[in-house]
Amino acid sequence: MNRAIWWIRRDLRLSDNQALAVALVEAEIVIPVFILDPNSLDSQYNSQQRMAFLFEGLRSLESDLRKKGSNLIVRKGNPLEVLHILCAEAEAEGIFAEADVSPYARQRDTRVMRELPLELIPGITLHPADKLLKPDGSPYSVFTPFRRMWYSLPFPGKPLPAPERLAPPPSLANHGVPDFPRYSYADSLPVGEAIAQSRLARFLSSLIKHYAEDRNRMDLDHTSQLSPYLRFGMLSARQAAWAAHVAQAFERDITTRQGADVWLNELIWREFYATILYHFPYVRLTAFRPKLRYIQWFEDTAGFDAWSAGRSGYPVVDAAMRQLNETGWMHNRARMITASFLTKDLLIDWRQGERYFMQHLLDGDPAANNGGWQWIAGTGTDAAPYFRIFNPVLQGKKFDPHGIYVRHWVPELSDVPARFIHNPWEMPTHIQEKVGCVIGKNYPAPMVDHAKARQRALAAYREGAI
DNA sequence: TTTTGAGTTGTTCGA
DNA sequence: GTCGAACAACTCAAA
Repeated sequence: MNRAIWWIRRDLRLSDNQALAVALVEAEIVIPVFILDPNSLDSQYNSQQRMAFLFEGLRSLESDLRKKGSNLIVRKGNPLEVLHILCAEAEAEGIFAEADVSPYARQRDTRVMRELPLELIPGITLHPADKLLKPDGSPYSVFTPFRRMWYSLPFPGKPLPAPERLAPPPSLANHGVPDFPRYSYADSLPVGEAIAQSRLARFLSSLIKHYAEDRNRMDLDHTSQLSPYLRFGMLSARQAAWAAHVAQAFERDITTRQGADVWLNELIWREFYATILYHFPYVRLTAFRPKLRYIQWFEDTAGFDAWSAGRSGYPVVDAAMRQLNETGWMHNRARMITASFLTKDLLIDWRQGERYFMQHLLDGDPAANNGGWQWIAGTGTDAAPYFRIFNPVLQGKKFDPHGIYVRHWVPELSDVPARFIHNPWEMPTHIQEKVGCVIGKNYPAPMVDHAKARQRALAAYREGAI
């Protein structure tokens, strides 16, 4: 065919882009298009800063496309209508896009496919979600067998290089990338494919060595912090997994190999939850496990507000929520601790936490976020047993042993002695006054007593399970 | 079809 | 301080 549209959604990259690669094989002129879809942008699950991250990423992609001789066409509106118009204007005979797994995306794409020549190409995960099945054809719902099967599959090829040159697209009306909202986190999480690739290289050359041992430490920066880039495809899952795969096989240093192993495992979790959402789209609405759909959650607006604002009185929980609110990212261990606190200590519906995370995380991904929340709440696939309730004081002592993470995000506690940093309410009054942290005045008293809250949660889960 | 072994990330209690 | 058991039963995957 002569002209085709490359419909960009969450694959903001030129390297290892299989949808783009197929389009380039099929058509002489490929027109890169992004559609600003009000359904997505105005969703209650969207985040202003994630949207800003996306727009900044589009600007970066636009500049990369121009260097290759092409351009980026941005249009606004219902995707089906926009694509109808664009196909007519550009005389495009085909549309190529990376397949997605979320219920909204699949419904949208199905509608487009009924009327227009849309071809979906895998890429959001290494192995397409509809292919990751048990021998009997049904989907997995337990991680370990899923992983075994994943490992038994051949690695799906090396990542593709970016195309050398692109043919200039025809002249078309262009809405351009919006200027608002402004992106606020460029210092900690700068945007673009080149940045994503260099961060992957940095992770592989130094941080991955510590990954197996220290990835749970909230006070250390030994995680990859690549999730926002994977979220928008500035880095492909295959590029990430390929790097881990190569390190596993050829790296001499054993701790680096172990790090690669553990990190690849995390990437397989990402594949697992994408597959779960694909096969069980109802998990966005209700518990994966039917037996846990009847837990009596509290309607506790004040409690939810204290949790979300980082005013729970538990230092680790507050540090984590403030990290999220101030940077759009949260350490993985901290996600588990805060989620456990909301669902178990406060007995607030996991869906409220899921939505809050989606409203604030730059990497907010429907599949991974839902999978994580349901896992913590005990309602999900292969979920934590209901009696597995995180103790925020112990978690703090284990994974932020010196209180560095807490002090960084909760400055009220910066002068609290190390032995009280995770339980400041136990400080004798004279010390509270001396270090300028009077509980109830400078820093909140714990909003619940964890030991009692734990008993309450155990009872509620016992009663709620049918 | 039936059976068997296993299942990300924790905590508390009592010996 | 350290260790193992209990916390519950269930469902899944695979033989």
